Amino acid sequence: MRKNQIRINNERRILAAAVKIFAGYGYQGATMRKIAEEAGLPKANLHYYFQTKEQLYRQVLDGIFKDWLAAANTFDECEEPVEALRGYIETKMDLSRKRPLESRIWAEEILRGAPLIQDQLEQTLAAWLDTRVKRITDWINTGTIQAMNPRILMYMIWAVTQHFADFESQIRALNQQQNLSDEQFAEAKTQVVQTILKGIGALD
Amino acid sequence: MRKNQIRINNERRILAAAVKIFAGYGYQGATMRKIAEEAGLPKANLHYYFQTKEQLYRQVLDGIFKDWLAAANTFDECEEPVEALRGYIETKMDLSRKRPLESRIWAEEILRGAPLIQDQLEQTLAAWLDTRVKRITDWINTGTIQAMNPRILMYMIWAVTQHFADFESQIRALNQQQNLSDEQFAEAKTQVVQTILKGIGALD
DNA sequence: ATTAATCTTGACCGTTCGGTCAGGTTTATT
DNA sequence: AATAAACCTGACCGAACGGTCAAGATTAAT
Repeated sequence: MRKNQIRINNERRILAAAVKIFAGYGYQGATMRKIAEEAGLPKANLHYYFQTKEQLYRQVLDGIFKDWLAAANTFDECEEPVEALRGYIETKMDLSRKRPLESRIWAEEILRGAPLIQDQLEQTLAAWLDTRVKRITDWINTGTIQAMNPRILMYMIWAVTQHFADFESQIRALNQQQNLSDEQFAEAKTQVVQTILKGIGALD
Repeated sequence: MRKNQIRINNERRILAAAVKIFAGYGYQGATMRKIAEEAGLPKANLHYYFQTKEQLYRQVLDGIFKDWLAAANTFDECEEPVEALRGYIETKMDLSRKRPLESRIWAEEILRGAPLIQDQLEQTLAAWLDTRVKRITDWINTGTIQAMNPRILMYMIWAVTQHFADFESQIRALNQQQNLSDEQFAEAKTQVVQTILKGIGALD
């Protein structure tokens, strides 16, 4: 029972507009009027496809959460700790570069106390993290990498990689009002990977 | 020409309430009604001391910015790179622990594109950063620490230290719905310091 | 004691918000 | 061709927003 093409197209348009507006203004600052304008549709039409602003916002968050988890593929596919962590950090950095709006929406939701995604954090994300923590613990126990608290390592990776999306406007202000160029971002990516891997004793 | 005691007291009460409400709801989500209620004053009284919501918000941001810069004292007072960086990271971690609300207000402002503090970022913070970058560059040139991009190092330090305040609700959800205990936070602080210092080749 | 300055506040205002709805139009089904 | 289902939208609604104001109460200055 596939959806009509009209519905598919309009839902996609509205969601794309919603990402832009929610990222630019926050949940409270975003208005259905602005989203409608961005999508090029009358406001009442948004309410035909998404009953309420909150439901529209929830669907945006769901999409972000899926990308978030999918970024772990590299981590899971590699046997070696160095390659697994390097791949994961690089994937998260690339995600920050390519989809900064989504990262900012996620950050704002967490900042506000995660009122709408607390369940997902406590269930899905907690289980996701437990699995990766076990892998890292195995590496530690076999002496492949040095002892540490794997959770704190993951927090550090999240913090640093997402910072380049979430604090983009601050970085821009400190970089002659220019966004990081591709070369600058590549340098940042390399240094982040090197610092963290070396920091946990996985290099040299 | 010192201000009347009544004015001093009420401005302080209102600012303290504003910090709580702005941190909990964001700029748009915060309302003068909520702030007034938190302060235990009628709404009209807020407008007597602070003409507009934006002016109140600006004063809150100013206070945060000053704390932000003051945290660098340790960095400036130490000659040795290891002690300077360790002191700065620890001070920033302590600030995240003791004043998470302020950190979140700052983060939300940056997230929204820093509409009200762009000047301060481009002027004061940029100059502040330049000074510290020069010190780090000196250390690199004298071979005290390894070569790297000092700006990216500072971004990493900011990202990781502020993450513990800004993403507190996520960390709580991943820690059996409990905020980090003092012991857990102390462990995080140690690991953050160790990872970064070792990561830039300043340890071992 | 009188005046001036400061402080306090309930009631009110225009605007914008998320959301609704009736009635028309287009698309799919038979 | 006829009917049903899906889609579209201008006009409207109650609620909540930031902000104003006049009139009274309190404090400071003389």
